[in-house]
Amino acid sequence: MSGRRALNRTQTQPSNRGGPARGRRRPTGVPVLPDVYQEMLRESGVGASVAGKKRRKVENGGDEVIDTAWPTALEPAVASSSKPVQLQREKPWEKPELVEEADEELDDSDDDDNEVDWEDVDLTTVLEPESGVLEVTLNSPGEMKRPTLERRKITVVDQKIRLEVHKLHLLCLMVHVSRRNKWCNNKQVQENLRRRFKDDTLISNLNPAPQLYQLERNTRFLRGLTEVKNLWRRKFWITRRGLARPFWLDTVDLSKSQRDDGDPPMSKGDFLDASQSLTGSRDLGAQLFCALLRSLGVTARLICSLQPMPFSFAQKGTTQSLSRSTSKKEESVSPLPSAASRAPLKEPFASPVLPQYDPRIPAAQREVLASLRPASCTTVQSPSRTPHVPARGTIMIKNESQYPVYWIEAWNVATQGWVPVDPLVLNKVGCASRFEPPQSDLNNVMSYVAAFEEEGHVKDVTRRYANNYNAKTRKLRLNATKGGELWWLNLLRLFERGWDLDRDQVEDSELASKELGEGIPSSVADLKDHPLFALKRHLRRNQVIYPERPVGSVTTGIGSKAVIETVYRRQDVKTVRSPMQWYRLGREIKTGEQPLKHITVRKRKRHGEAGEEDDESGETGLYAIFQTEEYIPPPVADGMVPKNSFGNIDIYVPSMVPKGGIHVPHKDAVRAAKIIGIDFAEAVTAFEHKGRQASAVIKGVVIAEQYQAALYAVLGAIISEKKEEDAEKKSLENMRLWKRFLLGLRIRERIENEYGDVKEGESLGGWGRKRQSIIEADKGKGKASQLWRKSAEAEGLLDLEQNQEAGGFMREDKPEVRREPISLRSLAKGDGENDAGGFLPEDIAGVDETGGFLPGDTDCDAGFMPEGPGIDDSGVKSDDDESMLSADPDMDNEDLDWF
DNA sequence: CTGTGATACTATTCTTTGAGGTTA
DNA sequence: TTAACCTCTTTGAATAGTATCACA
Repeated sequence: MSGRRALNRTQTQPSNRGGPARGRRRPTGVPVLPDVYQEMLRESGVGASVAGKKRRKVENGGDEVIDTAWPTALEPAVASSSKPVQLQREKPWEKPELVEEADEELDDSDDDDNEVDWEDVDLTTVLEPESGVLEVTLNSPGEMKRPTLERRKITVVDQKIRLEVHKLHLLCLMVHVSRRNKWCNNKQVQENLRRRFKDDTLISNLNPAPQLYQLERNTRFLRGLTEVKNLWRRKFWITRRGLARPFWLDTVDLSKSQRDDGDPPMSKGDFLDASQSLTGSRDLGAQLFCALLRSLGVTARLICSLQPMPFSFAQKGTTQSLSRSTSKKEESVSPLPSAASRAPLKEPFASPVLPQYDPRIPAAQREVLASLRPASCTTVQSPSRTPHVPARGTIMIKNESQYPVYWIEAWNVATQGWVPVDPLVLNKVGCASRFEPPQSDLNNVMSYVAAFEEEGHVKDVTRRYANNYNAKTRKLRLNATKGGELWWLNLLRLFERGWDLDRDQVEDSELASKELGEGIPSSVADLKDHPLFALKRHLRRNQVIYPERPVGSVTTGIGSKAVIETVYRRQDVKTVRSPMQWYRLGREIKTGEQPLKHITVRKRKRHGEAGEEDDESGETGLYAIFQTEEYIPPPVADGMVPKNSFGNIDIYVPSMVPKGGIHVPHKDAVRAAKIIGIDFAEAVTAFEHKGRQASAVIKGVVIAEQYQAALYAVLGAIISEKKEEDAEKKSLENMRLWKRFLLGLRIRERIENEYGDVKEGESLGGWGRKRQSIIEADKGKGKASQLWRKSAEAEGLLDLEQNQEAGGFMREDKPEVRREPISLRSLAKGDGENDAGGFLPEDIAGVDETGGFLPGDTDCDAGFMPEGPGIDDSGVKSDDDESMLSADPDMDNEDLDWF
């Protein structure tokens, strides 16, 4: 473990980053991300943690991440300042890193901040020997070249990465669509469109007079929508691919690939141009159609079925399955007819030879492309039926999904409902249920459908379009992951209106009822984790169905093994616990309750009973929460606190404090209670497990209420006494170090006087540089000094410094002057329990805000005190070493191996 | 094509009140 | 002499979750 960590850290050092021979366990045969890529990513101005994550995503197939959402989403300003995008477009094939590679780096993502700190301190000499560690895990170049299809090992980190990428991609897509939606409101864009589609009948149909009957208004509105849809279909030319579902790639060699066209990054100006030329991807077509409707007075939403990178590892859509199906298709499908022959148009607009897209890409290339690019270059043909005739005036881009990614919803005032309109792909007005692509459509997966209103607000309308939202669609969404739903809702919150319009409420209830009306799924897989229904077979060990109210049945098994299983309601699935588990939650079983379930538990061999059988098992009854009530502990009587068999008291939850008693969760409360001589019981609040051994976590004591004031008084005295002692101790220690330090300086001075100038950094080993800094700091010049002054000022230590300058250096000279600021400070900071006086190395290890005075303080590059390692072989406590290195509180001892 | 069940593998959960030596 | 502190160790087994494959 430590070895691996050591490697990780080394890899993230700039010196090793991106080297040609990085350790990896799986061959890739692809070049590694160049240094400049990493650096530019880091420079891109995002915070450390964000940057860290982003970098990893990029390494791990980041091409997809960025490309799908960003290029189309970025305005020129953004695009030009966003280096990842630029880079990506320059050399998109240069980073096919493996997931595992990225994993290893993810491990130390938490340490990024600290690494910066470490680099401030000059530790390079210490690091150098470590670079040899790299060689240990290197594979031979030959091995790297060989593409493997061996079974992937999926680690937790892999999964986390996918999940994070999924989220990031979602975020990008949302911002992207949001931006396009904003452009749809552009006056010039709308004017361009309106000019070409201005038609009084049309406009009056789309905005039927309110005095008409509802039916009539509805009819006219729908007629108007159909007309404008048809018009648009005739006039808009699809010349490019639009957004499509992206894929993860794992083992495909990308070095031979080349970029396909696709919806390019687009500026507002380009958007404006497109509103003139009426050409572009079908996505662009839908966006402009939205602008058109808005310009004609219709309340229109831009709808996008977001296509984020999937977070699951399911085979469908992975490279393997893709290339397999691709190659299969490749044989049977002869080169497709050119767009021209396919759409023989006699319209005046007909010029369907598309310079941007050559349908006759060689098969080999196509396969690579299929796995390379998310949307724009997948050449897998959708195996679904092809019911949709290419629009007149539009051209079907080969192998694009038969279902739209973008479309429009128009608000029908007459019926108070949103009407979906897709002019270019489905050619439909209404029929929300027809917008969901079949599961076999590899280029289009419906998981999140977001509706962007004119003002920029967003609604999740997936349930309107997904026909099996609970059974299937949910599982593709963050809803299926832990905490994921919350994340998605949080994201949506950024785009919410903040208050509901009437039409929102109507829509909400419509969506809710659609979800409820979904019915019972017919397959076992769909019933798993279904929010409304449950099967007994999927129950966990600590779950029961109670009461058992069958709501349906499903046939499972095949052929003769078919069995009918009963379907229950999810709300009847209850979590059950043993009496002991309930007790730990502060509840006990009501009298007379019978367990809902029995499970067998293996009884452990207890300590000291060696030789006895340890596989003896017993049955435990489990109870649901409604069978329990709050545990009421026996009250404190006559100042005596009730105790358990261990002589302490269980306080797992606050309600377990007995009546008449009070919990004082302070470490020194025991001592205080003993001093007063009152009865008390130590409070057990949890357990911690070391190996097989569980030991109680004791937090303070429980005493009788009437002694509270007395106890606190004594406690206060103890605390302040302790603080003083601490301060004294720390002060002494500090003095000792100062003395030592000064002694060193004097020796140095003497040597110089007697033997002439000593060259910096030579005869004094590590001392030279530090000493120089110190001298500079002392003089009040130099960067280090400024740094130090700054931190000293922040810590209120300048008084101390002045005292020193006044000559009171040694403790025996002016002990009282030194002591006061230290004590004050440590007292002010202390919180009672683990107060950090902030002067000694051990404090630095644990507390961030400690003052900058001693070795190991990363704020003070000047190295104000003698450095521990290498210099100090006697005086400084030996664990100084460790304290310094452990400036990061999260860093465990394993990290020390790194040094 | 899709769903199912078997299999292989990994991750997570469950457990839930020391002993022995050293130091101050 | 005693109390406080430190170190030692590490244990599976059951369960849950995921991917993959063959097959109906």
